[in-house]
Formats: sequence, C-alpha cells, structure tokens
Amino acid sequence: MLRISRLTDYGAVILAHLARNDAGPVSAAEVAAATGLALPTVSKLLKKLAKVEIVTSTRGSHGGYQLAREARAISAADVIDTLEGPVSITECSAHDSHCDFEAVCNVGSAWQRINIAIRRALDEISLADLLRTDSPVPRFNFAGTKIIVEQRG
Amino acid sequence: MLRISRLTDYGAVILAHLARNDAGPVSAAEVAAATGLALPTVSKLLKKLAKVEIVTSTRGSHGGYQLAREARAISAADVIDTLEGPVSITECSAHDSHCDFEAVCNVGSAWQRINIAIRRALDEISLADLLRTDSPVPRFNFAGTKIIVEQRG
DNA sequence: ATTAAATAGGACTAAAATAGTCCTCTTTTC
DNA sequence: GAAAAGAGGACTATTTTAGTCCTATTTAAT
Repeated sequence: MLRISRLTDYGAVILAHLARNDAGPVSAAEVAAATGLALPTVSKLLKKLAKVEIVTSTRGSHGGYQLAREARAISAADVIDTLEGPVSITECSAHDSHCDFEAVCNVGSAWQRINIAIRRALDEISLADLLRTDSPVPRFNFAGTKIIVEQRG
Repeated sequence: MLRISRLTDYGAVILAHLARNDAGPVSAAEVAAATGLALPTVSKLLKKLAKVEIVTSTRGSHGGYQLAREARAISAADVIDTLEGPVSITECSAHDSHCDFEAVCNVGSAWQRINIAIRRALDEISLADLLRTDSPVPRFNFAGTKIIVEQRG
C-alpha cells in the first residue's frame, strides 16, 4: 500500500479542475458537477485547501474558489500535508512522536532517510507536473544506484 | 502521512533481529523477547514472511525462523508488499482496481508515475541497507532536478 | 510412545483512522 | 431582503488496522 488517502486523491482532481478553469472563482457545486464527486466532500476539501492558502475563496453570490498561486508553485507535498497531515513513512518519523521501542528499534533511522527522500521528491512535483500527461517519469537515486523508471503499459 | 503500517514497521524490526542472529533458527518467542513486541503479533508477521519465503521456518522443538536469503537480497519493497499488499500510492494505481471516475480523473497517470518511482526506490533498498545506520541518505531525481537529501538533526 | 516446543492456519474482537453528511452561521450580489 | 455562496464544526458510518486466541500439525528429546 503506502498510499495517500482517497480524499487527497480527490483533492488533486479538484485542484486540477481549478487549474484548468482559472478565469474566475469556481463554486464548489460546479467542481462537484464537473468531477462527479459529492458536493459535501468537495466543499470540505476546498475549505481545507483555502485555510492553508492553496486556494483563495470568494464568499457570497458568484463566489467560489481559485488557485492562490500558479500551478507550478503548488507541490504534491503541499497538497498531501494539507489533506492528510505531514508526510511520514512511519509513526516514529513524525516530528513529535516518541516510540516506546526506541531502545530496541534498529531500523528507525533508515525508514526516516527513506521518508525524507520521498518527501523531498514530493516537494519537487508541482500541480503543473500532475496536469501534464506527458511529463517525464521521475528518476530516483538511491545509494549511488541510478534508477530509470519506465512507465509500463 | 503516506505511511507504512505499524505492522510493517514491526516486520522490519523482526527481520533485522533475524539478520543479526543468523546462526540457526530463532523462535518467535525469542524474537518477541528481544524486540519487546507481543508474541502473537510477532508470530503472525513471521508466518506471513514465511509464506512468501522471505524467511524459512523450521517446525517442531528447536524450530524457529531464519532469513531465507542474505539481507542484501531482501528489499524494502518485498517486505512492504508482503505485510501490507502491493505498494501503490492511490487506489487506482493498484493493478486490478477500476476507478469509477476514470473518465473525469485527470491526475491518475501522474500519481502513477510517482508511485512507480517510489516503488522502484524501495526495490533498491535492502534489509542490509536498513541495518547499516551509516548508510547514505537516499538521493532522488525528479524531472531533471537533482535533490540531495540531508539528514536533519 | 509420550511429551514438550515449535510453527500453520485461520477465526474473531477491538480500536482507530477515514470517509462522508449535515446543520447553522456569515458574507456578498442582485 | 432573498438567494447564492463559503466557514466552521459536529456527527455518523464505514473500513482498515491491530491484536488475540484457538486448534491442528510437526519435530526432537526422553
């Protein structure tokens, strides 16, 4: 697994819709209609995204939501952090946790290194990248081994 | 979040213990005592690891578990796949799922690319890497940007 | 043979995280 | 002042995850 939650996935779909309709505020209802997601869900997500200023909101009639900055400046990590809390591969790599087994845990720091690496990678992926279906497949390095990732059919 | 489950984390701790006590089968009870984890939990995890032949089991008195191959040849992806199902950042990138919103989903392929990249990175990380506390911090590339990851204090 | 120490397999329960809905209030336009 | 929108938060349901326990089987030692 190692997966983002369904809500985060929806969040990306919603942001993608806003990115492609950037001429003025788009209401939650319009987004819901366009994406097929339920209105209460869309609404909930947009409120969270507004709170951290990934989108700006306009209240009142003819109101709605718009991206707060260009798609290039919104990272996958921003979205994930907002919609499901800080990215962290294990509990003990989350900032404030204090694992009971620290004394006997011999793998902690390695997971943390992996975690940091994934996090940084997500930092570098922008909403604009998510939109371009032809964007390059990411390439990762680990421990000096170059890994070229091919997209499978 | 984007996290592995606690059980998978335990699995890594257990495997690390086996890796460091490789002179003969080690019983689940011994592993439990050494790691501080509950016996039923350790037992459950080792059974799963045995089923996919990451460890070999010896039944009967003086039985127990051993790594089925050297630590270098066991990847983080192997362990994660076994203990929590296939690595997949979203539901729709899991092999057999068929998302209802495919028609309107405009981000699917990008998440999938990220997913594949993370997966390949986890493929390259071995249990041996997890054991070495001095192993290098992973370096990732995305879309041509080199990212050097420093471990934070 | 018998007993004890193990694993195998799976059923079951409990707890926690996630998803989804709904209600009331405020803001803005017409 | 009515209608259309977002703000905020409470609440419920569902699903996933974690954890325990029971019974059967295998093996070694006596």
